[in-house]
Amino acid sequence: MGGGEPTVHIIDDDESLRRALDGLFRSVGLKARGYGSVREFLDGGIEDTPGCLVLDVRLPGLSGIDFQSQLGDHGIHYPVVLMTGHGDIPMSVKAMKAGAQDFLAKPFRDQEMLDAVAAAIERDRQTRSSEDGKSRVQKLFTTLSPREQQVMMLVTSGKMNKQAAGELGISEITVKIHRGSAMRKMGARTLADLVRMADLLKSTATRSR
Amino acid sequence: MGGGEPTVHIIDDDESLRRALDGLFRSVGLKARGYGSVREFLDGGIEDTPGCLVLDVRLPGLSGIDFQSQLGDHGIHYPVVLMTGHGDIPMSVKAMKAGAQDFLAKPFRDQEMLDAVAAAIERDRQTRSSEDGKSRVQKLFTTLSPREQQVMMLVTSGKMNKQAAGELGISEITVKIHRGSAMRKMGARTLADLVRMADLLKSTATRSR
DNA sequence: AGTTGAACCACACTTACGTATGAGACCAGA
DNA sequence: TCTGGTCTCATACGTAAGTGTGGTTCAACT
Repeated sequence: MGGGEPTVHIIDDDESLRRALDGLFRSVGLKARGYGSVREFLDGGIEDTPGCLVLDVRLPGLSGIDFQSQLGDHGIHYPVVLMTGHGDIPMSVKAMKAGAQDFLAKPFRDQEMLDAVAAAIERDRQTRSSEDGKSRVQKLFTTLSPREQQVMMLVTSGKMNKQAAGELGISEITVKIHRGSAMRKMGARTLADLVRMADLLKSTATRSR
Repeated sequence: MGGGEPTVHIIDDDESLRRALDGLFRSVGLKARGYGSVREFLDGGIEDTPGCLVLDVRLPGLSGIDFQSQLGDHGIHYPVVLMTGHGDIPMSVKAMKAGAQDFLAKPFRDQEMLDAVAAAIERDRQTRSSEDGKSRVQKLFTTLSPREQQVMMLVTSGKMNKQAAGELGISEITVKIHRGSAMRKMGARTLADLVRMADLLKSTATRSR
């Protein structure tokens, strides 16, 4: 899941520019793929491989900036490098506030683009490795039975077994059993591990997506 | 510590602009203070009150952008709103990447500035409340004796008392004593609390500043 | 010289944790 | 119908945690 070499996805309606960028990225050993429009990119089927997006601000159908803000809705979390031929400061500021990795005004030097893309890919790598840990824990959590999940949340919030038992209206011994199997299923060797996993779960549950 | 109403610190060598901004901020009930240069601001003595900075990119002595990147060295963590009369896209992108709250090209509308400053102050408020928790825990941690600190880190990493004892070359009973006083001094009612405090300490210790 | 705080340890006791054994009830899917 | 998972509980045993009492040593400060 999510393996492979990083790929740069270039979306621009100007085919000559696409080819030039494609060549540029390949010249430094990066995989690259070009698309003439957002539609074409989305239809291409998103593989879950590391990489980043390089977008023109002005695109047929949908602007690069609008698309950038909608990425989340499409389940895409690639860092974005924006390019523009006719941009202004407010536009660049808006894009950066929206979380763009970089914003390049044409004409730009090859090296600027390569630096931006390298940083974007590195950021994606970081995001992925931390997301991997979270989703691993989340996946494990779903394998717990409802009771086990409840008990896990109670004990990691500092409740003693007997307190958790009281809250759930069951006996302490039953809590111990659920607690034990929760630990085993989550792969937590100690309570400290379990607390950290629970915090991870809470942090992702609260996050706005 | 850190109380009071938020203050907008305006640094610009153009006094007429300073006065205009000062009036603008006061008109919406914000405290404001003007400075003709970075020097003047720094010499003014930094009070630890909530607020933000409004800087011109071009300043006598030191540019606003350079100053922004040095804020940390001065122990200042205010969000920064940058203004410029002669800016370009690369400059704005650089500023945003450096963590600026906003970047306004002159001329801007009053409302744009007010929105930017309001967002900056809100961000400062958030940062402060989370930093308060951290520094509270850090302060408590320093009240622990060296042994108590060591024991706390060991037990929160999942070690049993006897394992911690082994690592420290002391007896288990002594570990229990240190552990107990660490809990009491840190104000942790349960091990789960202590684990979270320890994680907070680790996260701030690792952070580059 | 006296006090204080830190670190160390032993003995003893209570409480909590963790697991094993055994068992009954329920429900859904093969 | 039988199997398997979930949830429930009791009894029991061994281990770990947490606290209290009492005591020693050492360095630092008064």
